[in-house]
Amino acid sequence: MAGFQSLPGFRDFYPEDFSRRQHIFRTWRQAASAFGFQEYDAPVLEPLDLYKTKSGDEIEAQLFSFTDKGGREVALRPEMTPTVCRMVGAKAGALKRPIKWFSVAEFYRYERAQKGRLRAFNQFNADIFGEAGPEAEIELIALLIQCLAGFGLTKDDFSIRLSDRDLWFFYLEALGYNLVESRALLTAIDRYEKAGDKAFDEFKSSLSGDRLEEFPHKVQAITGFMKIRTIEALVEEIRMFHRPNLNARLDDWRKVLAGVTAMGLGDFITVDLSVVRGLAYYTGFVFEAFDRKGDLRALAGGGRYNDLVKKLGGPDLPAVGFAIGDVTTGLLLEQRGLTPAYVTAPDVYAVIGGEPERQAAFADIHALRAAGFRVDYPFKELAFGKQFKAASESGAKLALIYGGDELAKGVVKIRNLTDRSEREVPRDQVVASVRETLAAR
RNA sequence: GCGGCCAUAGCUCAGUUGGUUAGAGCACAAGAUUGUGAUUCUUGGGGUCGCGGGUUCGAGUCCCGUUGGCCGCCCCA
Repeated sequence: MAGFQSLPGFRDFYPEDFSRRQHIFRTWRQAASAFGFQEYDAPVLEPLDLYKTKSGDEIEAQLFSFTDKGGREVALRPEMTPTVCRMVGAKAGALKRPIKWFSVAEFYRYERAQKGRLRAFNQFNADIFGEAGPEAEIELIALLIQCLAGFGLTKDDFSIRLSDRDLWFFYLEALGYNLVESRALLTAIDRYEKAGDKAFDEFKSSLSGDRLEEFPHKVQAITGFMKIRTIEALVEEIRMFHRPNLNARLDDWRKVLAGVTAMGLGDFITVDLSVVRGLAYYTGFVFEAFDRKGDLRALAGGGRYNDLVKKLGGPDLPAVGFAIGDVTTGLLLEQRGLTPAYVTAPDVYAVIGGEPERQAAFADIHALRAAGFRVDYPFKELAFGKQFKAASESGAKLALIYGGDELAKGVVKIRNLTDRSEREVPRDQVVASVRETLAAR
């Protein structure tokens, strides 16, 4: 069709698409509610500086940003974290700890659309503020697992890769690197999965003399660290260094793994230090949810960001959070055949003889609707045969038949569309009879 | 921001070396059938062949541009 199209990377949600999206949202909300998280929402449009402060000036290239009519530099929200930090920071003194909040919202990023990545997408965000200990990680990782398991996905479908930026910094420090070097190395580590050994080339080119000579050894240690997949191997590796900060991190690792395992979710967790997450504001544990079999990008990601609330002008408040998107989740559900069938069936379909009967039918139709039943009927006068066909196709369980014969007797015929049985009930008992008939099924 | 592939009905697609009025299946609607749902049959609506330009006697078909989609790269909060 000629005319207007939706903008690139934006989606129309036709009823069937909408119902799929609702299924995803509903599952997330159910999980969050079971975990005692409270739902909030916030403006779609925010001051541009909110994002620049958090992520740096370069972020603007990937934002839907513009100057509003009042001359304000604004941006459509690309994520929830700065907003929720602002909200929590503003009222931190009055909020009962731990603060467990979640939201389901739409976000906008000015990027080229790709598989699993659009310009407008929805995310579930969950965050815990005010808890510095690994108890917050346990709670959030368990919630993340439930946000996926709630669809029927199992440990064979996805896993949570757990890593730790602090552990990396302490480890790189133990290898003799300062903070600036460690940051550069983490960037290389982030790329390693895709680029292989070449990921370290840039860092290597900044070295000379002894430091260059010893670098292959260090790379070996670093890539070895990335390949660790069990807590035992991690303990073994770290023991050699005898450093208190490394050992302290290990205590937290044990607590997280023990907690998640005690919840029966141990099989979902993989130790995987190759996960470091792109942006640098994470301060401790980081984790991502991955499709186990497939080629999909990360399903969800999160971690601890203890400095961000303060950086955005709030109090010093520790925080952990994660986000999970609807696009990749939807693709995964599709691949696994876990998309629910689209059903719009009413409970009752009214079959109406003609105009005189229609008035009587309307009275009952509305009484049934007001009583909470889903009721449909044809707008136009149709042959009975057509109406029964329509009733059947609608998926209704019952047909109510308003014919001249029935009304003359003061009754309505209830036809069970499944077993094709029929019975007549008095007009004044229609609601009760429908309730009883539906309950009997 | 860079590169590759693609675009014909609501959907899936066919359309010959460029040649008359662009087709099929599915879906949708009506009828056969004025008190009971299947199947079947008949019929119908729906297309500026994504858009714009060019080549040609003639373009869905060839060329250029553009928009959109898909897939990589960059990035991924």
